[in-house]
Amino acid sequence: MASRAEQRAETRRALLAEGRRRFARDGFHGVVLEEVARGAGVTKGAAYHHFGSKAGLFRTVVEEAQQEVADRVTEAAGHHEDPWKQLIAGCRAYLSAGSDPAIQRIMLIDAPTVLGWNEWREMDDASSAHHLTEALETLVASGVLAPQPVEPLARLLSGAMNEAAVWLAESGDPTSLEATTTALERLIEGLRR
Amino acid sequence: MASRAEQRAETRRALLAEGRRRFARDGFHGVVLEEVARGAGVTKGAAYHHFGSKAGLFRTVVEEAQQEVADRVTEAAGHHEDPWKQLIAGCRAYLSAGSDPAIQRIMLIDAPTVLGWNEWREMDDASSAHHLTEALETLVASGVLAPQPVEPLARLLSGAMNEAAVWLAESGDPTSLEATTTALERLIEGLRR
DNA sequence: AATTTCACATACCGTGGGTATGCCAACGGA
DNA sequence: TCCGTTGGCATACCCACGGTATGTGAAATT
Repeated sequence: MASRAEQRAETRRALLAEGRRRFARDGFHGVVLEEVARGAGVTKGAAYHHFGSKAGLFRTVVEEAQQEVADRVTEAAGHHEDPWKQLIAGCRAYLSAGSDPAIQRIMLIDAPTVLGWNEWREMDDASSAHHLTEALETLVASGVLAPQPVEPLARLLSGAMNEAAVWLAESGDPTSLEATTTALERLIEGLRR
Repeated sequence: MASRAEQRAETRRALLAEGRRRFARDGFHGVVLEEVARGAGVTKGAAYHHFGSKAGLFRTVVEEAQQEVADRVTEAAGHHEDPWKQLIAGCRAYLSAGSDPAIQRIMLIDAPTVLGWNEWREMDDASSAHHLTEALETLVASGVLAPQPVEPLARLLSGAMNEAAVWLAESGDPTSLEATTTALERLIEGLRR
């Protein structure tokens, strides 16, 4: 038989995977925890043992998803040296990642209500929004952007991209991604001096 | 005794008022429909008779709130003749209205999850977002803004303002409203040619 | 080999949204 | 003014589902 640690890890993995699939498909309140457990080959007891509550499982799924998005953004930005190009590439990657229906249903629609807006914001800050602020600060420091408070601007841009991501996923039109990216770049471009 | 139509209208009014108070304070899922009814001086039966479901009551509350916000935006824009000033004034009014905690909890946090993002978007379009698109089209037509697809831009700005509104209400800092408005104006200003 | 630990399974409870039905006062025609 | 009808609710009930308390057996520890 497998060791206990292995078994535990495997159960946790299975619960997270099945939870993610269902949360993405049916939304938090459309998901029945017992069915998630059955899909993972265990019972509710296992889920409560690992995550404490339905919201606890959901929180972990959100953390995973946010981490993936942050990775994609960082990776895209890493392909460039110029901070300006890094910003644009990062925004592109964020929009592209967010237009995955699974990602956006979980991260952008349900998460704020289920976890509370404050906790959601902290998690968002800790992953991708933080990078955005940093990028903007670099650009202000190097004089590419006019001196200005960065925080409000970062929140505006973050909100713009979040909403755009949901809109893209919902519209389904693949050409919209280009149009939205272009509009976003135009917006940021306007800040240059 | 009051006529049936009057009584009906009064019950409906009371349910909506109490529902709005509670939805704003406790969030959709924190609200118990029976308590809403009790607060309105009736029972659950009345609520189901009028609105069909808890979500139905919530939907009507959202419609009311959106209408109020739209009115405030239209009123603010009406004080100006210049389309550009109208846009700025409208955005200001929207941010200001959205920073009311009751408005934003209902309209911006719970509504997308409870009603579904698509329905929420349609309602938003029908009220305030529609005005934004119109204003932008006017500005493009008159040459103040560079020719460009207006729809993606409107969604970006709409999302930016929605997130900013929640952020403002949550932060509680009154000077943030100024900072955010300034940042937003700078963003739009950058689109001028 | 005995004991402890712990990762789950099982059985159960309470809350709350939704529904089916009953009641009684307002309406509307004769 | 009587009487049937309508409809705006109240009452009683159902049951899905999140959460909890407790049991169990195999792995880990001694």
